[in-house]
Amino acid sequence: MQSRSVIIPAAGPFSFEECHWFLDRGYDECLHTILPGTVRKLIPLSTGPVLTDLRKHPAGIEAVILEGKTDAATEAALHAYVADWLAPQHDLQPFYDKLTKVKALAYMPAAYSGLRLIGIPDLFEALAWSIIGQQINLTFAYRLKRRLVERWGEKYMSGGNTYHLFPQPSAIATADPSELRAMQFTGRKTEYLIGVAQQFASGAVSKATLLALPTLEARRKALTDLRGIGIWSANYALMKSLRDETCIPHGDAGLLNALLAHGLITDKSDNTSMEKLYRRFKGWESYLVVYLWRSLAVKA
DNA sequence: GTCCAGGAAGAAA
DNA sequence: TTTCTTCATGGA
Repeated sequence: MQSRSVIIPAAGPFSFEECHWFLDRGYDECLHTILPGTVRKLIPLSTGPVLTDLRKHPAGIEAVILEGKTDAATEAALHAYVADWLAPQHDLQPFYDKLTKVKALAYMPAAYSGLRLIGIPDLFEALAWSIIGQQINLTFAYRLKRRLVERWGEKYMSGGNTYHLFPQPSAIATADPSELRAMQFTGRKTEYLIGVAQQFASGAVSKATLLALPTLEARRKALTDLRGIGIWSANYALMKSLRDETCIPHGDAGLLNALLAHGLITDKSDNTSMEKLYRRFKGWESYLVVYLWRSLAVKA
């Protein structure tokens, strides 16, 4: 049986290894599998899910379809998905030029060369993940996510392994709250998750309804109007799912720690210095956040 | 035992 | 409008 591969070309500095590293980081991720030089993921497409291996390619990324349809429409959808997820086509050189001009950050273009903003194409997943991750450590957050996914996400078997998709809003909307509580979701996380799922399941909110709004501010408000979605989560979702590169999850614990570690702020309420820094990265604010988050981890 | 984690909502000041 | 308080649990 022949496998089909799709090449997603990169523009400017791009490193598959950096993306691979970010997608690993040692956490118990349940929506993709890390193999040497490869990221394997069951990818939801409009034409049906495809189990795909992503690898480095001289031109950018090679996506090999292991299972699922291989018609032209599927290949086009896969190309679009990977472009939306890892953005290899997005040239970062203008951002690197800005980094170079800030002494404390000038090392970053070389140290993290080619790292892209790794997105979460599914808006519901991005919001659910932000709710799960509120005020708990990431290790525990990944454990909660796995329980949610394994209980309510669609399953596909292949080669003796089980692969999951993130649950549909309709599945969470009708979930029994006590079941979530038993999985160690707090009462509030349970309420928030089911409430947001209901909004998506009814069609009141979706990526499309958000994109149809005229301004960024209107999108931010539509998100914060959801119970459980505050300003941090709204900006996180805009950045990770809609790929709005001007959004900053203000107050983020990791972000503040990184700013402190680089001597860019004097304390966690030094808003003056923060605003000054963000102004220098106009249009690339989200990338600044991504690279500061990257700096929190020691490269293996 | 202590402190904090990729926060949010509601109450109080 | 800004600043507590509560929620709720695991990891270091």
